[in-house]
Amino acid sequence: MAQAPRNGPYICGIDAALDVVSGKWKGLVLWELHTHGVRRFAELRRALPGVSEKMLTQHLRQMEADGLVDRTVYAEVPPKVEYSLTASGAALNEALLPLGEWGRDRIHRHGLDVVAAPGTSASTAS
Amino acid sequence: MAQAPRNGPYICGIDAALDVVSGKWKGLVLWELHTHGVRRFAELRRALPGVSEKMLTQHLRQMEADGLVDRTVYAEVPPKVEYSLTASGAALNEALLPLGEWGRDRIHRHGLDVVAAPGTSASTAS
DNA sequence: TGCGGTACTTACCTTTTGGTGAGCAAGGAG
DNA sequence: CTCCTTGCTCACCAAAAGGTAAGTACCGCA
Repeated sequence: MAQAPRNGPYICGIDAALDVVSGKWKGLVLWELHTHGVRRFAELRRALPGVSEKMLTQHLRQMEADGLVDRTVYAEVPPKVEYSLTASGAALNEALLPLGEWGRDRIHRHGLDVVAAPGTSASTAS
Repeated sequence: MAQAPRNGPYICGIDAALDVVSGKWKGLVLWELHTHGVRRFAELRRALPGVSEKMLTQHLRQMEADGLVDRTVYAEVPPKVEYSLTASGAALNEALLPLGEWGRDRIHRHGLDVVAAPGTSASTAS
């Protein structure tokens, strides 16, 4: 994938934002990084139930290209890579909060199932 | 009408909300319905540049099943169907506003292309 | 008579997305 | 010596999403 200019022309801001968060795990990665500040690759993998390494890398790379996350590589003997949110990523997370509330509301109203990730806040309901 | 339980268990509210707005045109449909109140099928189609009838119907049906839009059929000689937002759909739209702002901001910052729908404000016409 | 508009459905195809499992390089545990 | 760990990459597949074109039934317009 090319670095910055990801997708075609957008119709509106929602369009552009949705493009950037679309992906099975991106919202979760954003949330993990938001709640924990800095996370290593394997920590992220363990935090997302069922994610494959390929997808996690792929999403992380896209988010890096989109300027949402910072990636820091330590040239150590066991590889160590740390991910954290950029200002833009943090702002995106803020912008996602109302959406998260709407979703939580919806889950309650419709009695939908919720799966909690091990290591994250077990009670998403509040 | 309980054709609701679309996707598997959610991990958080963002997940549930993203599931409901994921789809190439759903955000736009939401926006059209929000700004115009009531729209007919063909009006929606003309408002979304490049949408196919199949996708529009499909998205509209899903959104109906998800309780986001109301669908009113008039048994008239030329078929007439009107779509409008439900309370839930309107609330979702409200929740999407910050995201839209973030996206608009991003478009400006990165100098991305914007395509205007005929009927909306146009600036970069071809 | 023939076309265009209304709101779809259906069949078929391509593109995109996501998943599986392997391998790599280097070290530590058993 | 072999397995497990870290953070990936690569090849291959399956499923989902989306697009194209046609058909349906009926009407008004020229």
